[in-house]
Amino acid sequence: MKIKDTLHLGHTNFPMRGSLPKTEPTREKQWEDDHLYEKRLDLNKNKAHFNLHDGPPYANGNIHIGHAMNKISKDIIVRYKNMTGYNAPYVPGWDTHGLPIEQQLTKAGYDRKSMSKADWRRLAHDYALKQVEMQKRDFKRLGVLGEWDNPYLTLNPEFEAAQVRVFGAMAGKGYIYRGLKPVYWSWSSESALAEAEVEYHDLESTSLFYANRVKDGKGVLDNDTYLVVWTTTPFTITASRGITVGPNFDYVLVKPKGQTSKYVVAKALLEENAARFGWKEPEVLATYKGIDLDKITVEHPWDKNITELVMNADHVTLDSGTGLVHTAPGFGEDDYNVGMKYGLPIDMTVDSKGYLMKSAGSDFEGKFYDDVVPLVIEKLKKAGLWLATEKIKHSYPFDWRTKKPIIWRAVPQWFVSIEPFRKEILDQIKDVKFYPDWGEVRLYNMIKDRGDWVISRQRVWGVPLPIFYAEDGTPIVDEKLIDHVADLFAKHGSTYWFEHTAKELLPDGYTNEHSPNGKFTKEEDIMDVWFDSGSSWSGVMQERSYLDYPADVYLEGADQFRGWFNSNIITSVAVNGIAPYKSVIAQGFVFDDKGQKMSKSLGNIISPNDVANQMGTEIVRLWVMSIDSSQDVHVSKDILKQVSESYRKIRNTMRFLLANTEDFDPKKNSVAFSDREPIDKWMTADFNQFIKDWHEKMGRYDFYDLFKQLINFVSNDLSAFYLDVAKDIVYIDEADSSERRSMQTVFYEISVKLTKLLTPFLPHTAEELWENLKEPEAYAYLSEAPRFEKLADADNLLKDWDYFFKFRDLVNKELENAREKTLIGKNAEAALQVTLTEKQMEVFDHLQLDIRKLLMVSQLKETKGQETKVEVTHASGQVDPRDRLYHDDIGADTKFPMFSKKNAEIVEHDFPDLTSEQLED
RNA sequence: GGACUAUUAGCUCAGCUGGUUAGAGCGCUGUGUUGAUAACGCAGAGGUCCCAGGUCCGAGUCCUGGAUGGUCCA
Repeated sequence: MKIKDTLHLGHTNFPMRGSLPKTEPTREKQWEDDHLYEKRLDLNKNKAHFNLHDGPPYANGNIHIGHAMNKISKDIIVRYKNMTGYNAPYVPGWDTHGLPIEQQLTKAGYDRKSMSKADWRRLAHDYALKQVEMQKRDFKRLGVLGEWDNPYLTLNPEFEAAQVRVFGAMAGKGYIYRGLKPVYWSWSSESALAEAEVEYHDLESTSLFYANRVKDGKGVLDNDTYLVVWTTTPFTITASRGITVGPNFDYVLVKPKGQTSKYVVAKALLEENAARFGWKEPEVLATYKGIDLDKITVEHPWDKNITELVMNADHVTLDSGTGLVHTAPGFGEDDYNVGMKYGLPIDMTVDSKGYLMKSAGSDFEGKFYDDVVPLVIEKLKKAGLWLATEKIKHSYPFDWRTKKPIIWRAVPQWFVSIEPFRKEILDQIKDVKFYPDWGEVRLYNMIKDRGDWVISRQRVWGVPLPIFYAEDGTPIVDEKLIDHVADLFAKHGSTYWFEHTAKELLPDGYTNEHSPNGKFTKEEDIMDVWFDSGSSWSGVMQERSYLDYPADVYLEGADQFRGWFNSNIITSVAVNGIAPYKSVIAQGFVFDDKGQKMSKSLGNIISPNDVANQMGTEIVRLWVMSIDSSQDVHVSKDILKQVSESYRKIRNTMRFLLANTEDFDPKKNSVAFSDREPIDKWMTADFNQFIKDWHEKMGRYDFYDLFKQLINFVSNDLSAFYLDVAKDIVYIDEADSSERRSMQTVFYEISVKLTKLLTPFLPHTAEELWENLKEPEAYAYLSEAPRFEKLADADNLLKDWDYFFKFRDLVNKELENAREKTLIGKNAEAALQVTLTEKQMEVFDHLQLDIRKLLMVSQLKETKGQETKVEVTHASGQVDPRDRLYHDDIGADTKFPMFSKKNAEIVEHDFPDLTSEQLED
């Protein structure tokens, strides 16, 4: 038998390295097979509810690190709540309608025009479900627990029905109205396009400069004055209803030599325009600011019945043209915005195929928009208003599929008017708790400033707008009818709308005064997907009996102030007058370590599932814990490497605790707090404080603060001090000595409690630890988180110990000096002569500290003095091969002459039959 | 251009109501151990606190302006 074997070195099956990529999936499967999620909730049946409502990711594409951060953060919170006295279900969701899915179908070679809307929707439906399955698999691989078998999908009939009812309720309150708004319009495919379906190419266009005769100069300009404008889209002059100027720009009133007319152009552009128009020596008669010209009116170039209004807006530039822009609110976004502000009508003069309509005037009716340039010029010349024609080459939007140019064109759209309940929303925002707190200001300002919500989309894959039209074209927006449609959707899904006629969708025997012949049509547009997810408080939280409305918390990226946080509170306040959430957590975005966006071309993409398969999901999770996610965060291979170092530190420290409680039976060997050794009392109190801080920080969702606390605790309190000192007791002492059991009690307590605290963050590792503990629950996750305990005099205890730690720093420095002088190697070779102040003496005595042991030196003498001093010499005597300390009494025991007296006694006690001859080095 | 936000050691982060030589962990360097060993201990070197003004006896911390980055709008 070796001397080493007389020690209690401890063993554990918990390996130093986790082989995480291999073991994690097995564990996840086990959780699923064992219904761990359900079991936990079952334990919490009668507890207070805590609802984190999942914001639905879009069901398209692989998950990225941002998704991982989001889902892991949620899982941490949900798991934590479930372990601290709450019933916290987690229902994951997906956003499954919308344009990107339609685009994917197109990319895959399907042609929307060659099939019915219903068939197209079936393809989209199947595609979405496949994406959901893929993403679900990847989310589960992150260790996230939830109701994966029964997630919420915005395409589910019950969700669609709830959404339609939300719409109905808003309609019932009169918040839904129809208006015109310009969109990208492709005449070649006869449809509206989204930004993503537009590509830009160079195009040569004809630009025109012409004059507008002043009608009412408001005392600033007289009737013989002309405002000079330019346009690159001559056909839109048919719908011109105003002229926009820049409020702070200087405009000059000029009279060219030999002319009686006066013209207004931007001062900065006078020279180039004078040259362009052939004006000779233009005389400047006056200068105005744009704002001075506000609300002056001019005549339409050829339609005397139309008066145009001069308006001010910031989109006007002095790059080119005249500084005055002809404005047709139906033909451009800027035009629309300024037109709305000034209350202009939105007149449309072009049909869906790009041909001018009767509203453009009889001369134009039936002509293709791009063919009317000569006619426009002719009319301008006839009116004496034409000034110049130029060809310009510019970047112009094209239909990505037909490769034909597109135009802006106002089409009928459905809107939610915000104004009637804006104040109510703002009041509700004040009652929501935001993390971080500036979220409140941000959401508040957004709601305060936002315009009405355009909810129609000229698309196919979405929830239909449940609106009918009577024979005379009157839209029928009726809550009762909408509820009827909702019932149909609940039963058949919303594709039903496209498979049936208006008549079939209406209740039997429905009549309307606007349809004397009983004929009806239905709206073909669908709802904005933000209305889908924006109704989730109803479609999920209200729909499912075990969830609550309003939810306790929403957690998403800060972009959702414009998105989901926004749409949810609008619909919720509109219908019920309350915010759908009590608190909101906003997170930043993920960039690489240089602050750059992740992109394929930069090669800096960190895919969560790659990391999971190479390093382990635990590393991703610990990364999430380590970052301040309330701001933008960074991730890279190097950062993850650093995180995995931290992981190893945590893992190894826990492993040490497990190994050294191998022979400890918590039921039989536990030592009560009051009976513990001084150092163990300190450790107990210190860890108890750790638990208190932990819960406080969790309450603020400060994960990164917890991470620091954890690493500091593990590195400093445990590894560098307590466990280091502990070795001389746990290894050396008699197996059942009270000192050793006292320490093991603390070891075991920390292993159990720290494992529990880690479970929300590192669930795989926690469960692996749990298998090596002696606790009754089958899973760490089925246990309850530890609580702060009242310990007698703990605060003073911790304060007093600070005297020792300061003293220890000093000793460590002196020992290091001695080491450098090769006076000693390890601490055990040292003997210390220390001078302590009276205060130190008093505190150390009071705490009953064995300073020699705590400093791990062989010998120590202390004297009292004015100031603290430490002197290091080499220890005297010989080394005891068992505890490796120097002793002056080696050989004192005749039975084991190689040992000191103390070690000989221990061996005799623990191994009564052993003789010295049986021992070897 | 607007709303909100960030910028402290190589990395991840602390620095409360302004007050002595700006901190932690990791990493790095050196070193000790070899009974936590692809582990553990000890020590050390790293910072013009984004820049420029200002207030103050005194500013990383307050004010003003600017630079750079981010999200969402326009």
